[in-house]
Amino acid sequence: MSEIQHWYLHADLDAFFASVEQLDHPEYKGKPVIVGGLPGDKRSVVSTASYEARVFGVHSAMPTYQAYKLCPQGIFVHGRMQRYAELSYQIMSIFKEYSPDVEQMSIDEAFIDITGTEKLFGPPEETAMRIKQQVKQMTGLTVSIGLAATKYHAKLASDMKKPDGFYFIPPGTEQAFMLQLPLKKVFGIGTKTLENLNYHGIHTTRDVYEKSLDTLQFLFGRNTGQFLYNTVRALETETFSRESKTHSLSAETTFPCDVYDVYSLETALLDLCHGVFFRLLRENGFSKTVMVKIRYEDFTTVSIQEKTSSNILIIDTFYEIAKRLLEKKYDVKRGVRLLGVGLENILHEEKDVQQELFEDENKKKQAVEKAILSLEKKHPDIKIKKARLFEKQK
DNA sequence: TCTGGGGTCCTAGGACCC
DNA sequence: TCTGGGGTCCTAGGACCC
Repeated sequence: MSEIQHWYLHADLDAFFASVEQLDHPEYKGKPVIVGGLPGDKRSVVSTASYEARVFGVHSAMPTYQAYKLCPQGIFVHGRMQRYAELSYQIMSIFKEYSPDVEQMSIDEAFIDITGTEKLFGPPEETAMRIKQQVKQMTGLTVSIGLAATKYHAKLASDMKKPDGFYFIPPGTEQAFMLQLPLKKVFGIGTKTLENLNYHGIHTTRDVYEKSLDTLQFLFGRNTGQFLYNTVRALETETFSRESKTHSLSAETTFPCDVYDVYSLETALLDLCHGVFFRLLRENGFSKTVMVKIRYEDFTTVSIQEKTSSNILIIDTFYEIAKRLLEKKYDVKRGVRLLGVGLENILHEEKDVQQELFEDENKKKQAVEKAILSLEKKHPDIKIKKARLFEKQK
């Protein structure tokens, strides 16, 4: 009655967006490529920097102007999400040749459960190498792979030898691995928790290990304390085993300059509502909860949400609620830097039986919106929007 | 010339009920 | 003449991730 040995791969594409640009523009090869905003773009940040750009200290989430200061000779380009999605799909398909259980985590990474595939593909290490090779051969891109007996450790392993790396954490050595890992590399410890740990004199995973569960929970809260206690001991952290109960859709925009007038905010809000609502229709989702988010000039961020009694079926309703929430929350004296809107607690079946109560008028609008959606599907280049959104364009 | 956009999960505090 | 103690639901804010 031996337990079966689980094997997980975590595959992570190297500097994905920047690598795709180098692939599609051979003249960029070997050069610092910075995907995100262009140097002139106000309030933009770096999405991905190629390894050649990272040498200069450029990294993701860095303001573009700062990246430009560090690396003025860099090749700055806007992202081309469609192209990245296309390649991502191709690569995920390769992964699926090696396992029926591929869990895509984002556009550029996935877990591949290769438990029990030895008879088909050989030892796990060989499978990993074969996948790397096939991705390289079929797309020209490199992928770093981590191999371990749990998803959590496979995830940490894939980060060890980037780019084009492979790293294996043998079963039974997980705790030793954790105890040599720098604190800031621990998945789940971000800037704030790291600061907080340092503040309490904890600078290594070994330091965490030496604290009792009680102490950790007292200092960092029940949950974070338990997580810290478990993670350095390589105990189950459940980081990737929870399946999410709810789903949400949102859109937000940062204005080039702070906005002070309500009319401009409402126009932006309508545009955002439009985008979110059609994404909801596209996935046949239903939601009753509207959220509005405001970031003021000083970066303080507030949000407000409201749950309605029935599903939001047309954009007008969505926008009216969002507008009301904006009015309720918005402090008119302050400049607005960012405005966002979202639909939360999305379900994919109609649970609300009271549906039929909505009137003919709404049925018509709903039909129009579905028609627009199908039109947009056929002709992705045309965008049909409310007249107001065109007002300021000429 | 500070700090994107799209997500998920956790938590503290208040409302409300027994 | 001084106010317990659960439980649950909701909201807003925050941490973290890619």
